[in-house]
Amino acid sequence: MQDIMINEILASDPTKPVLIAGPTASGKSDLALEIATRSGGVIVNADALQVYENWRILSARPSKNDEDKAPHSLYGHISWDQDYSVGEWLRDVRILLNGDNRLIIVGGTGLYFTALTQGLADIPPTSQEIRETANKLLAQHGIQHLLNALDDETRAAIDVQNPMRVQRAWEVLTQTNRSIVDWQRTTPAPILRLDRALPILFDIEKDILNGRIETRFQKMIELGALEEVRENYDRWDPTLLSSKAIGAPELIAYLAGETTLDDACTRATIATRQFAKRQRTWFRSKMGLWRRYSPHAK
RNA sequence: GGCGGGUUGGCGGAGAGGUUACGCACCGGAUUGCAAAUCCGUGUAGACCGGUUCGAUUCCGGUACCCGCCU
Repeated sequence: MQDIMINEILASDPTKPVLIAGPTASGKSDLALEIATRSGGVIVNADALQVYENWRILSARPSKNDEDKAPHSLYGHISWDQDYSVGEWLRDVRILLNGDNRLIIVGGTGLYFTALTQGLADIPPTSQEIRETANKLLAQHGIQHLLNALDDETRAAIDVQNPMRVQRAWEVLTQTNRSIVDWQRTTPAPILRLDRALPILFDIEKDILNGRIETRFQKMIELGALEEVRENYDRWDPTLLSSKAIGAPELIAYLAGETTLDDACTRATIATRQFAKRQRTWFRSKMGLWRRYSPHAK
């Protein structure tokens, strides 16, 4: 099964980028590496946290050894205190797409793949000032306050109970004077149409995946996750995107003496499992046309 | 052996004679720019047996188990 799939990919039209999506701990990076080493191409990261330079172990980024075997892109290229988002990722990928190498895009961030193959509204990035104002307004006056500033159409279109969604709508309107739904209505064509790519979705039985997740965090600890987190201890800022890496807040809490290592591991494992569930939900609902790949099936 | 307290959904943990406590986990879902984020939804649980009552998880009695104190 596995070999058939790989052979098919190796024999496929080399102008088509290979897309590999899948939940954490599914082994998708291994597949990407195998394809890259056997047929060439550059492996491109499609994971929101593997872009961070400071979390090689925690974000399960390819090892230096792996990186020597094939060219890798968009891994660890963002520093710990920088913002990053789908928009920037898309800009990064567009540049690579225009290059000569075949792209093997791998990752677990469903939003990235959806934006890549279905398009993303061309909204200018939110300025730092507006972001901070929004944060402040939300914290001080609550979600309703931001909601009141929106137009009816937007209010009807977004999840008004979700502060993130409401804040985003508010930020877009405030910054561009145009509602987010209006922007979305004029979403440009995707950078890469699905039929111009080879989209593969790792489809792993829940119990099997949970079994792998169960041992995953312990392995990270053995690889030195604790040291990695310790290096970030003094500059720790929980509001940064990079601080959202699963395991980071948990291990920071342990280093701060707020909990035991055992408890930190348990909570990180739970968070990983929950994350995988959300990924599955995304894949199920938005990636129906992707070719399923079940390497662990018996 | 005696006296007292306790026994609530997977776990933690409340109140009330007749509405869903709640939190966590689990499961399902949403999600076009912080997405490893954020949010939404789902639980006939009340140790067991009997009684009182129109109605008991809530009152009464007994049984079992647990925890104290006493002999």
